[in-house]
Amino acid sequence: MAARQTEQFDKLIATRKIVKRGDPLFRSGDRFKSLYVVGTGFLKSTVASTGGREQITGYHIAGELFGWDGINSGRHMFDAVALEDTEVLVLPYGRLEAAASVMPMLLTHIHKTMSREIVRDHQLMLVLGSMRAEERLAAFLLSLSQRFKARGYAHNDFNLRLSRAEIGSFLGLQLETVSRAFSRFVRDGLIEVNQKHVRIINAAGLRQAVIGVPG
Amino acid sequence: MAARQTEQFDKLIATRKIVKRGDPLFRSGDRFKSLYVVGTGFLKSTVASTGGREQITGYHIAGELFGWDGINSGRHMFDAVALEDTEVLVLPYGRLEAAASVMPMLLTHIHKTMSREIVRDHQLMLVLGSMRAEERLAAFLLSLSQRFKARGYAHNDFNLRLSRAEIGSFLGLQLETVSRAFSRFVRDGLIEVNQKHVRIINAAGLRQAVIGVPG
DNA sequence: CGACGGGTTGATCCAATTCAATAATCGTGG
DNA sequence: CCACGATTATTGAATTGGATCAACCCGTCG
Repeated sequence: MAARQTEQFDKLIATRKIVKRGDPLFRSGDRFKSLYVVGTGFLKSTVASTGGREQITGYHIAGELFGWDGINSGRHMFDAVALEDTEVLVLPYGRLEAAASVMPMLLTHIHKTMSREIVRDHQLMLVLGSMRAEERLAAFLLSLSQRFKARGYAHNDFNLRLSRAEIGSFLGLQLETVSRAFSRFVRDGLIEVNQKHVRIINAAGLRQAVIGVPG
Repeated sequence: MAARQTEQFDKLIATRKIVKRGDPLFRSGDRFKSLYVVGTGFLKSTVASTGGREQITGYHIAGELFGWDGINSGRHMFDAVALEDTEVLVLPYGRLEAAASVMPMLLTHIHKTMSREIVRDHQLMLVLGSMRAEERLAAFLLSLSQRFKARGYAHNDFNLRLSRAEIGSFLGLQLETVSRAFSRFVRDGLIEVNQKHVRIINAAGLRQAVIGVPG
């Protein structure tokens, strides 16, 4: 399935683009022209607010399609920043829309992808709005694991590519709180941690640490 | 503009549906068949989690299009509940997709609406992830006001149709905290409150209470 | 009229933030 | 390749914002 879709997308790719670790792919306010598929690497999306606050609102791993935020106003509303050297495939939006008109399957696929993003966002709201610190971290680890799995990567032994501060920003916590939650999970034998490398030892235990994650 | 679009949508409407205050339009797990436009009334979307937690993830006022959450999996992922007696226009999704293929403007419109939803969701994440209680409430009031304005309703004198508990659920706060924040704003002369009726007196002051809302 | 749901306000408590000190790791240039 | 400065992570102690527990008010509806 993934292969078929990739094949279809291939025809729509204008260019590939390399983004170096730490560099932005696009910034809030940039003119919106394209959607992107992550080829290799890892990116984060952030919303900034006047007042210096910043919230990480999502991350994008290899194979994922993103960049919807600019369609409405014609300008991007978030920043997308590479967390490691990353290659993205550029899909010019105009070309995509034109193609979608004659390829119903492609249209459906795009809608499904946007729909999935919306569902994921709402699940994150549940995390942000109603969970305590350890529950949030457990939910985050499980969801990350899921997404790696869905894309065919190792799912209980992986590299967070986010710093503690970034995880904190994503989960609405301070970095110290994130660090303490990690320590607790290690102490309880749920995970092993070595800096950014995490191995999930007891997934059931993690799940239990999140009374309330849907699915 | 709104008129033109409404006209286009009219052809796609299968039925109208009345939902009584407190009743669900759809529930998580229901088979996804249609998108909806709010005719008159007001609805909320909620995500529930095993463990009895519930988070309000959005609300929908007259004129707004919603229901994307089911496209991906074919089943709705949230509950949509009427907060007052509500009439919704039912747009069967299959028909919509077919029509969109031959009407590029309609397709663009749909994408823009989904895009706007995603942007709004991310802004709510910023609220949930980084603001303190009073900032959250101020941001909520301003955003509600904006949306009423965008739809042509009075925007500094309106009825919240949400209870304090529901506002709390939306903002990740307890109802007591919401109530206290309201009292504070009244004391500071920013708003007048009479139960669910709110009049914004000092919008600039409210905006200042949210150092950090984008826009 | 009494009961009940929704709202306000006060007192106490606790989880997470903040402040602070230390340790581990990374990256860079010599 | 190593050394050194700069990030990044861990852990502890003190503080605080919001949750929780509780009392009370008000309007509405049977």
